[in-house]
Amino acid sequence: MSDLLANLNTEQLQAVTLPPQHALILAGAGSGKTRVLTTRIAWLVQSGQADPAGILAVTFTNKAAKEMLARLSTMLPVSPRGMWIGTFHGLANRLLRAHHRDAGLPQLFQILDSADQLAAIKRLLKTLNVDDEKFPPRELQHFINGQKEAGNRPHAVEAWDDYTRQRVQLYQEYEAQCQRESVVDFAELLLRSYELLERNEPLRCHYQRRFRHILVDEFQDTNRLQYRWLKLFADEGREGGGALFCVGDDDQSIYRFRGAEVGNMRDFEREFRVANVIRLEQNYRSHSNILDAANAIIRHNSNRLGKNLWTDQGAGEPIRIFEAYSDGDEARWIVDEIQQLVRDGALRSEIALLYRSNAQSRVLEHQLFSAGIAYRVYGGLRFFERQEIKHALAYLRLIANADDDTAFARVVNFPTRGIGARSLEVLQDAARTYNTSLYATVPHLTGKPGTSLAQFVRLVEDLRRDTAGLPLPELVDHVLDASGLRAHYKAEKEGRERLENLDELINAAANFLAEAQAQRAPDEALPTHALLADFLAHASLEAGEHQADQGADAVQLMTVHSAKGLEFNAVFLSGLEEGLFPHENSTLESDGLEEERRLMYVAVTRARERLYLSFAQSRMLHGQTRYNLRSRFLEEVPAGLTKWLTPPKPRSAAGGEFGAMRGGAGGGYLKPLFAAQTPRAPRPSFAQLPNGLRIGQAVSHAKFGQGVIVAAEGSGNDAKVQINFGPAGVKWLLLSVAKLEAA
DNA sequence: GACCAAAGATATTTC
DNA sequence: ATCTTTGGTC
Repeated sequence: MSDLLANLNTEQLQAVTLPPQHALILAGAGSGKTRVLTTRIAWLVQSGQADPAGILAVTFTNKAAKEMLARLSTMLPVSPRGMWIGTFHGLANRLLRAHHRDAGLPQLFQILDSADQLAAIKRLLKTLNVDDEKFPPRELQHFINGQKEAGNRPHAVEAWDDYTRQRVQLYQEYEAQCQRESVVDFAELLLRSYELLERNEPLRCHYQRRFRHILVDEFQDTNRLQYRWLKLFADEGREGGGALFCVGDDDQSIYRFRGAEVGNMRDFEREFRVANVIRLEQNYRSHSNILDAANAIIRHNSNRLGKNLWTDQGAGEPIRIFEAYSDGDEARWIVDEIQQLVRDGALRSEIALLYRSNAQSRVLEHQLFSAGIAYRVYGGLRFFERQEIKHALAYLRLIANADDDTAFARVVNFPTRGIGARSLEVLQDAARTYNTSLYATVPHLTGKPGTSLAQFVRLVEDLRRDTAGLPLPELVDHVLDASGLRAHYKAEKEGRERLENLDELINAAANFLAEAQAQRAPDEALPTHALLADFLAHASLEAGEHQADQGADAVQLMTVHSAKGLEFNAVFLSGLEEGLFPHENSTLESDGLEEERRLMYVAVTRARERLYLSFAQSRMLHGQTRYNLRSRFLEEVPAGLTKWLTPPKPRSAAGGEFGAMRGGAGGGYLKPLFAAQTPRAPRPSFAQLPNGLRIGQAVSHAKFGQGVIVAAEGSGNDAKVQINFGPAGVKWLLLSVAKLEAA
């Protein structure tokens, strides 16, 4: 036990050993948040204050849940198995499986991921003959999820206008469709399990008595429904219930777009009259230059709960800043720098390349690939989201639950078996008439479309029969063959990688089976199709955190969002340009800029020793070259903490003089702007610009302020230039009229 | 109904 | 740039 508490600082120790009352731990980046959480659990169990079965711990990512489990098993002599540790969605799923009858669901209900949900909505609109231009599926999806996260069933939505009333109508239809098909989307997992406990008092009391300690990680990212969900288990003064131990950092709240409410922290403090608020302010991760920069940046935000991070690790190295001509130059420079770091003995896996949006990874990947540096990209298209995997899963889903229309529609004609759009339309109409799933409707059909459909139904039934006794991996293997998927991809020219992925799916099934067996008594039988349902839930909830080459020493690429909670010796943060980071869309939302700044704060605090910030004068985005000012966040880093690797210029001067090579050696990757244009698509006939004006040139205008020339046309008196004035907008100006000054 | 080509829409972050 | 939808042809 003394081992457990050794090396904790005063505040950490205080937090870990708090009496079983509600507590809010405001934990800054790198302050040992996860450590406090896990140590608390271990301490509660070890000191006999809590039974493992009395612990409910909630995280946001599967990664975090796994790490917590791993740490606990090294801290505790007993296995942490009796505890409920997982993500909100994972735990909700567990509740619904255990009480599926009370929740009004069949045991083998399926989970729709966002893409499945979108497909289901599109299908719904089609069946109802609703104009999808008037009701864009994505927008409708957002609306439905938003309502669910607010805890609203259709009847509870306040609709003041026709448009909303119609959307509510569609929401209702969507629900009916899901119920008919026995499928549940992400938000539904939470809402359904919330309603289950809220309405079923005996059940609620059971869990309230059981979970004496509810521990929540990343509390600042909870949405309204998740907070209410937690409250169900907690003692709010009247009835019995567990103690809520919430750990969070309001400065790292970066998921507002998905409904996160930082306000939950204040509400929690107030509603539960939390007496124990502890601040963890000592940072053990970063050198003080990095930390000071982060503090300076976040200080520009208002409405913070307030805290001041410090470290005793010394200043460390200055933050390196690099200005590139183009995104390609930026990537080349990053790769050069990485090679230098590796030569100096750095581990590749301790180097992270962070960016604001996934699309930015392409250029970086390209350069890493050419340089032969091992790298690994997180996020983007994940394993279980790949087309071929989704197809395979759809067959598996039909085995587990034939009423899953999303799965049915996905593979009924894939590989093609002569069932086209027309036949499906007939089938959907009939399904609507009989109020049955597509699958169950097939026998009702007569005539020509009936026969090929009936064959498909027979195929699924054969699959179900033939796989009944098989172990999970063999079941998957059989389905890949019998469905014709393997043959289809074998025949396809580009199909090799897809075939490999399908084989990988068998591996994933084998791993899943092994894990499931490890958690059960050796002689306990595992009913194949129940296990299959578990596997499918796993696929939907985890989407595959690329376990393949996890151990490999590879450079880590990811968005800033997915970097939260991680740390690296060296961090490259690229694309620090206005419009990209902060993202242009963020300026439209209230508090959007502050959220971007929190994101910046998260990015900076990932670095332990070395931090690189870079930006490019021009960047290919959405097929167009754009010229942006460097990010305002760069200006918020105190000059004393930084070292410019390229000559620093005033912010307005995003571009240098035409063709200027930057001074100093090693500038080989710095090409003049025009060379950065791809030879394949040369800009036709650039206008002759006087006075050395050029695309990318920074200029200033008496009325519009600072800007950058982004395009030009015409010549002589008609010569016009297009200038991006940032906040003042993008304007075409006649050179003969406008008074422009090179800035 | 299958298949291919061309036009058209759409591009932030994720459980 | 990329994915999706649409249109035309066999």
